[in-house]
Order: sequence, then C-alpha cells, then structure tokens
Amino acid sequence: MKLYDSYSRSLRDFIPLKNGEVSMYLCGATVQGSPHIGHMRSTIVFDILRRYFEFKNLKVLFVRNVTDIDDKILHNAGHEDSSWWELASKYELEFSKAYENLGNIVPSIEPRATGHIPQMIEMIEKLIEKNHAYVAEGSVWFAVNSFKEYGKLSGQKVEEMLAAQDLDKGKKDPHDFALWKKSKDGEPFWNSPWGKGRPGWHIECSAMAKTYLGEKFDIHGGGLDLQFPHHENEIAQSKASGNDFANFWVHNYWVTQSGEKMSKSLGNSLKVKEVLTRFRPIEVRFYLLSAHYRSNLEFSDQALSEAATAFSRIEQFVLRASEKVKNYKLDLQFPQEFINAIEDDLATPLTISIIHEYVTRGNTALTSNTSNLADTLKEVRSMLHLLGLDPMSSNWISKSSNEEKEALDKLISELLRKRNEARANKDFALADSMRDALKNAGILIEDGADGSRWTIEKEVK
RNA sequence: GGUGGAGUGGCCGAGAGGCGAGGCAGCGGCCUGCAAAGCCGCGUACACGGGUUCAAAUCCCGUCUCCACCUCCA
Repeated sequence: MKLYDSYSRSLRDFIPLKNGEVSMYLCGATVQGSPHIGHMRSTIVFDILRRYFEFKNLKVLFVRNVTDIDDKILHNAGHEDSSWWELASKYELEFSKAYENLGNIVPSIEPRATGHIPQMIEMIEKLIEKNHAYVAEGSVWFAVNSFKEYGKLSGQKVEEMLAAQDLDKGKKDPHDFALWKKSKDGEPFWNSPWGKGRPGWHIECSAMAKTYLGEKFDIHGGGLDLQFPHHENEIAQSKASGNDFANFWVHNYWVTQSGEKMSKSLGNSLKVKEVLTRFRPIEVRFYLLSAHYRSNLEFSDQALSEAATAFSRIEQFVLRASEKVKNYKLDLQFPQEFINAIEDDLATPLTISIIHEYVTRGNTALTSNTSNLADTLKEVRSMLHLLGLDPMSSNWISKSSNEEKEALDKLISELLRKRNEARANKDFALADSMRDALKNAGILIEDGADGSRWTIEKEVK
C-alpha cells in the first residue's frame, strides 16, 4: 500500500514495522467544546485505514488520545462557570457520541492526558538529563537549538520563523516550548520535581504514544494544523529522549467553509449534533469521504444534500437487491480496482465512483433479472462495509423492533393489495389517493413489474 | 518575513502529458395507467499570459486570486 508520509513528503510503501501488526496513534480532541464536523475527518480517515488493515489480517493497535487539561479548557470552564474536569468530561462524552454516531469503530485505547502525568514527568527528566531541556522559574522548557532535526517535519528553519511573543520568563530562546508549566494561583496542578504545575501540550502525546505503542510505531496522524508546532515538538521530545517514534506521518486537510478552515468560522450550524438534526449520520460519513483526505472539503448544506441524494441511490440499490437475493452470507469480496484505489493513498473518491459503477450494473441486473445480481450486491456491500457505509450494517439499521416492522408490513401489504385491485379495475383515482395518503404518512410506494414496493421515507432521527 | 497548499463544467469533486472519473442538478428518450425508481443518451470544464512538445488541465516561466501554519487548533 502507498501512503503519503508528511515527514518525507512522499508516497511511500507502507510496510508494518512488526510483521502482522500495525500500531497507530491519532491525536484526538482537546475537549474544550462541542465537536464540529471538521473534527470528524481525521478519525474517519484512520477508521478506514484500520478497517483495511484488519481486512488484511493485520492486528491493529489504534490509540487515540484525549487532551483533557490545557489552557483553553481552564479558560472555558471559567466561562461556563463549571469545574475544568466537569467541562472536559462533558465534551469528551460529546466527542465519543459523535465518533460513534458517524460509525467509527472505537480505538483500542483512548488514554487521557491527566492519567499519564508520571510518564510525562519521567520523559521530561530524561530530556533534562540529556541537556535537551532546562528548568527556569518552576517551568521546564525544551531547548530547540539542542535538537538539530528541529523543523524537518514542517520544513521550516528556526531562524526564519516568527519569534513567539509570549511573556514567559526564563526562556532562553523564543522558540523553546514548554514541557512543564508552573501553575498559577488557583489553577489545577500536579506535584513534580520542579514544583506544582501541569504538563505542556506536546509532551502528553509523546508520553502516551510511548506508553502504549513503544519507542517506535507505524503511523502517527492528525489534522494538518497539528503538523507545526504539535507534531514537530513531539518528534523533538521523543527523538531527543531516545525514541525512534513514528515511521509514517499522516495529515488530513480541512473541512472548509467559504474557503476557510472551519474552526475559524463562527456559529453552531457546523456542530455534529446540529448537522445530525438535518442529515442522517451515514450521509454525513459518506459526504466526508467524498473528497480525498489530502484535499480540502468545501462544506455547504447544498453539497451535503447532494451527497445524501447520491448516497441514497447506492443505499436503495442495496435494499432493493437484498429483497431479491435471499439468504446470502456477506463474505468480503472486492473488485481489484477498489483495492487498488484504497492502496493508492486511500483514494476514497475513486472508491465511491467505483461503487457507483457497480450500482449501475446492479440496477441493470435488477430490472433484467440477470444472474450476476447476487455477486454485484456482495461486491457493493463489501466495498461499503470497508468504508463503514454498509446501510445493512447493524450500527445503521433503525432501532425499531421486528414486531413493529412485521405489523407495519402486514398493514401496508393489505393496503397495497386493495390498491392494486383498484389499479386492475382502472380505478386510478382511488389508487392514487391511497398512494397520497401513504405518502402523507411517510411511506413511499413504487410500482414495479413484479409488484409494488414500499419504503419509509428517509428522515433524520 | 518564512513554509506549505489550492483555483477543474450550474454545483460537489477525481485525474496529473494523448483515451472527458463519478455523483448532484438540467435536457431528451425508454419503461410506467400516472408517478417514483431505474436504464440509455446529451457537456467540449480545467484562474490568466507566455513557452516546451507531434500532443498540455497535466511540464516550464511569469502574473493574479484564495487558504493554511509559524508555539491555543482535526
């Protein structure tokens, strides 16, 4: 498989470091507010990578952290008049719910920063010992000029970067960054060899990645904005303390609005919970996969609506075909071109176009009753399954009970029987009024060559 | 100031020297009692100006516009 590695700025063949295993670390949320749909993108990218590796029978260890202490959390807690831990917990739950709603498999491990302070302290001590860090006035700083590779990931030279304008005392170089921050009065703190304080943001991920994935692992990912400074600093800390760290760096681009990064836009309309009042989660997931992960995706309600319409074409094929192809087992079978697309740096837009082509083929088989319908259905569902978009998968299926479905089916089938009598008698006024009445109830009727079919109009929630 | 990315038909969005990805919308047809769904057909798009080449959306030079990052960010 070819995967784009931001560190070497090239497509590289992905070969796991350990035979048969893949270790991945994804920078998760800083739980300071509600998730918007831009936040979902990196998780979905990693979710599909993970699904593909598992399909290849690789054992995946997938770590996605939660940053549950930082300046913004403290600030927002003051704003919302709650404790910082309550605020962090509240938004962590919202993120978990959003991830789950959009059909992501839960990570193997989801560590919280506050649960790994001893590991961070240990790493900081090692950095001080190796003269990559220094203590100043109760804080600890990483000495950027002690690490010659600094800037390699982001392609920047330290001397050409804008100097930090912060007022922190004791920094020897404006580019140095905090490993440990001395706490101010009233702020939460942990005890350390340097006094009361809390960890810097970057050391959290270095320490957690090492704890769960070891000194060297396969893939580290996150949004493009994390490339600098966050990931640059992670590399500096980890490598300076003696770890090899990540073999591949994978960065997803933005969900933008009016060309701008979503987090800069204001308003609630982009929050996951709000978008899900207007669109089904599976439609949102489909939409987020409709652009390549290394392209910006321009968000608009119109684009999302179009994606939802496009998806329903695929979904309706799966449902219609499944009514005809009975008792089949879904053992995954992929067209080669689909595998090629996935292996080409996760070309999801291409996979979607392939699915559409197979749906066209399947729809033709459906009307002409040709024998390849079952195969096409299995292939389409396999492809959807790998993308987490199989409408028949249990996590998308509506929650109503079988009893309810059977009762409804009996009722509607009886109505359709009467309506078809009317149609046979050319009493089209009656037939049409029955169809209208059902439509008012949210039930859509389609008359086909071999009988009438009903579906419940897709509604959100 | 430094670094990186982008500009593709009405819309979304692939592609990366020669065969017009795919979808949405629109138009025409088939099917249908009428619908719906489906299928078939219809498009001469690559920011602008030069250049290289038998051939450029794709490569080169220049210009314009937009976006991101430079120690809070998916």
